[in-house]
This record gives sequence, structure tokens and C-alpha cells, in this order.
Amino acid sequence: MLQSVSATALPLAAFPAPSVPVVPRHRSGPQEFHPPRSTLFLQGYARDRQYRLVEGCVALSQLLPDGRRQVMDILGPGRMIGVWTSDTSRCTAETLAYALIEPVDGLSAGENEAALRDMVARAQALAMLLGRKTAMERVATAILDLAAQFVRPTRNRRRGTVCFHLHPTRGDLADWLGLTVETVSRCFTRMKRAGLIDFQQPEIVTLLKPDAIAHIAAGGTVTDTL
Amino acid sequence: MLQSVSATALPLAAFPAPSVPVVPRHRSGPQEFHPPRSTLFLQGYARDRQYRLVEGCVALSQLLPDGRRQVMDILGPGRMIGVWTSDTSRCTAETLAYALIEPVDGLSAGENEAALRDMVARAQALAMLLGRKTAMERVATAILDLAAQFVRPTRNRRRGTVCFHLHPTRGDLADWLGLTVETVSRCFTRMKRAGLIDFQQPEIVTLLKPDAIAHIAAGGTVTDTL
DNA sequence: CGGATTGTTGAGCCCGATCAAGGCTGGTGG
DNA sequence: CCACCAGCCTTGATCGGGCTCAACAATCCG
Repeated sequence: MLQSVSATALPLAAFPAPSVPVVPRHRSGPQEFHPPRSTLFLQGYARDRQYRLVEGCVALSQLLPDGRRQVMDILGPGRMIGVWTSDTSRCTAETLAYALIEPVDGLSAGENEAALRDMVARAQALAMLLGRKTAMERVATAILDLAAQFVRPTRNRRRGTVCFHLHPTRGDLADWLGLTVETVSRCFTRMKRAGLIDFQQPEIVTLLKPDAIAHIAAGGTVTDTL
Repeated sequence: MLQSVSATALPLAAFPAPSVPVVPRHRSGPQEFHPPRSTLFLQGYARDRQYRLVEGCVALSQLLPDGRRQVMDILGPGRMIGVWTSDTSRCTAETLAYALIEPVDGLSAGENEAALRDMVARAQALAMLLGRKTAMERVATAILDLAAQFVRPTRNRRRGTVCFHLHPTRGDLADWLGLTVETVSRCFTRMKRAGLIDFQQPEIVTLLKPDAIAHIAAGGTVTDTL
């Protein structure tokens, strides 16, 4: 039976890491290559058609009739596409970079459930972010998540710094984080000026102080971390 | 293979109706009765322990270390509790009214997946609401969802009006909708003054113009609907 | 009755939206 | 080769929706 226990605060500040294996398995068809900004529209596909993103970046989003957009997730290599298929969840999937995907069939019921639970966990993390976090916290959380998904093996880097390719545009990030382009841009600028991140082109981002960024994502202020 | 299709705007304004049957099945244990405001803390339970809410109301929420709360869902009769169990999703479940729950075991893999997909769909609907909707739209959406879940069979009612018991407090609603108590209260007052809803006690709400409320939830303004 | 909890209402402020302008980059065609 | 254009990004100025702070009413319960 259910019991009453006092709630313990868990690390819910960040997006949960996927529990599905990143190592490709269950391949059952030829890989497909899609150019950036192409729409992989998933609505109406049979339930058993699932893909794994091998390389690249895909955004899942929903559109309101009046054009307002909410990005539900940004997927990096190893993540599953199409688990949610069937008509219960209607997301548009769009590539944000050259994307290589491979069909994955024959997942066991357990693997399927695990993938679905990951989606629930990430959707709830997004809800927490959208409902209760400030703009800086949202951007910091997003940067950490994307850095984890898109780290590129770097060399000659100072200890503790991480460099990654930021595939989504400022506009995509805004639609993901419930903000506007301008606010996202301003947050990036602030973090850059604060010495937490660096970027010459807007797409190549280096985390200079990952811990400080995590601190902000968890609710600390920027000036705190300076 | 995935194909490129133009996106059609679907009715994503409202919370999706659950696809799991509301009719009790798979009972496998004695029903349990819980008083209002008792915490059914689900973290750490074995995966196979699931419940169905027979009567009453339960809120699922997450807490940030600093105390900020995000309610992830409000469950009414027929909804499943514990589908998400395992350590991927950490929600606190709290009764908002006297709640009668019954253990449900032996769900088929398909039923389990359907329940999980419902959760994903509702979590994404919440993300859309939190990221892209105004306060009035959020409250209108919430009222419609709760009305659908908690309609009480009424008599002597004018056609088209719906009366229901609103179990969550203004504070619970605020934590669900990403607002403050004051804003929620003001939205209720505005809708009351606009003749869309009515309530004598804050907990017994009558929808006077459900269509107009749906119109607001979909993005229309209040003065539009007057 | 007094205290606690919840709901309502008002006044003022602030964070992030909106509006506007300009810079940078990449692609296309002359 | 450069001119032109279309996106994307940045930055500034201003606005406003919802938050904060505060006071008070209503209800419940001991």
C-alpha cells in the first residue's frame, strides 16, 4: 500500500539523462540521411515504425492554430524518434542539422516502456522549467542539456571546459524555453560577459565554467557565480 | 521511410482525453481510502505497483530544492496512478479530496504503453500551456479539463451548463498553471464577471458558457466572447 | 472566541515581451 | 568579382502582463 513519507527534494533542476542505451541495436533497415530544416512529419505513422537518431539533431514541436510554437524536445545522437507515435501525441519532427537516422524495430515491451518513461520524465522536466524557472535558469538548463547531448571530443582544452555545436537557432531555443529570440540572445550575451561561456560564431559554444552554469540552472543568480 | 508533409494544425489547445478505459478492470486487491491532503509518495515503489483512482482527486507534483512547486497533473476518477513508477519520473502524489484507490496489476504491455502515452500527451499539453499561453488561456484550459474530469450529474440545469467540484485550491491551480494565487483568483473573478462561469463558494464552479470558455482556451480574448 | 488557512482585491513594480534598427553571414545572380 | 537579398543575431528603448507586497474578508475548527 502507498505510504506517507516526507518529500525529499531530488535533483530535478536538469533534464534527466536518457536511460535507453546510446549504443545502436535492433537495426532493421537502411540508414536515412536528411538535410537540415527538413520536416520528418510523424503524425499518422504506424506504431511500430521507430527510428534512432544516429547523427545530427532533431527538434520535436507542436503548433497552436494561431502559429505559436512549443518545442517539446531537442534530440541528439542516440535518442529515439517515434516512440510516441499513434495518435495520442502529435509532434512535428524537424531536423536542425544533417541527420542520419536508422529504423529500429523489435524493441521489447520493456525497452519501449523505458523509452516512453524517458519521454515523460523529460516532458515533466520541461514543464518544471517553463512553469517555474527564470529566463537565465532556462537558458542555463538548456545549455547544459545540449552540451551533454552534443559534446564534441576536444583536444588542447583547458580542464573543465566543454565545447559543442549548438544546432538550434536562438528562435528554436526561444520556442523550446518559452521565451523570445531577444531574451535568449540577451541571456547568452550575459553569460558570455560573465565569463561562463564563450562563442565566436553563435553556433559554436564553449562552456568555460560548467559548475557555475549548473549553479545558475539550479536557481543561483549570475552575480552569485561571478 | 519518413516523409515530408506540410504541418496541419491539430486541436492542441486542450488537454487530451485519456485513452485508458475509465471502467475499472484488473482489480487485484482491496480498495484504499485516503483523507484529503495526504501524501501518497510514490518514489521508490516497485514498477508493478499501480493504482486506479476510483473516486476523489490526486495531484502529481515536483518540488525544486528552493521550494518552487510544479504540479504536473490533476487526476480525477478513472485515471491511473503509478504508471510512471521506477526512478525515471519522480512525482509526489497528494490527495486533494477524499480519495478511493484500488490496486491494478496485470496490465498488458499494450495497456501500459497506452497509459504512458497518455502521460506524455498530457505532459506535452502542459508544456504548451506553460510555454505559450496567457494567464486567461491557462485558467480557461484548466477549468475545461477539470470540468470534464469532475462533472457531477446535475438536474434542473439549464442546457449547456456544467457544474463540478473544483478540488484544487487556487494555490494548487497556480502551481499547475505556472502562475500565482493572485493571478488565478483574478482570472476566476474576470470570468465570473464576464458571465462565463459562476461560483458561490470558490470550490463549486458552474460553467455557464462552455463554448466561450473553450474559445478563450484556444486563444480568443475575453472581450471577444462577451 | 481566536487562530489558521484560503480567497479576494488593490497599488506598484519588474522581468521579459514588443518594437525598432542595424550588423553579420551565406547564397544567388549579374 | 561584387551587389543584392534573406535569415539570423544582437542591442537599445519602451511597454505591459503578471508578480510582489499588503490589507482584508470568509470559512473552518479548536
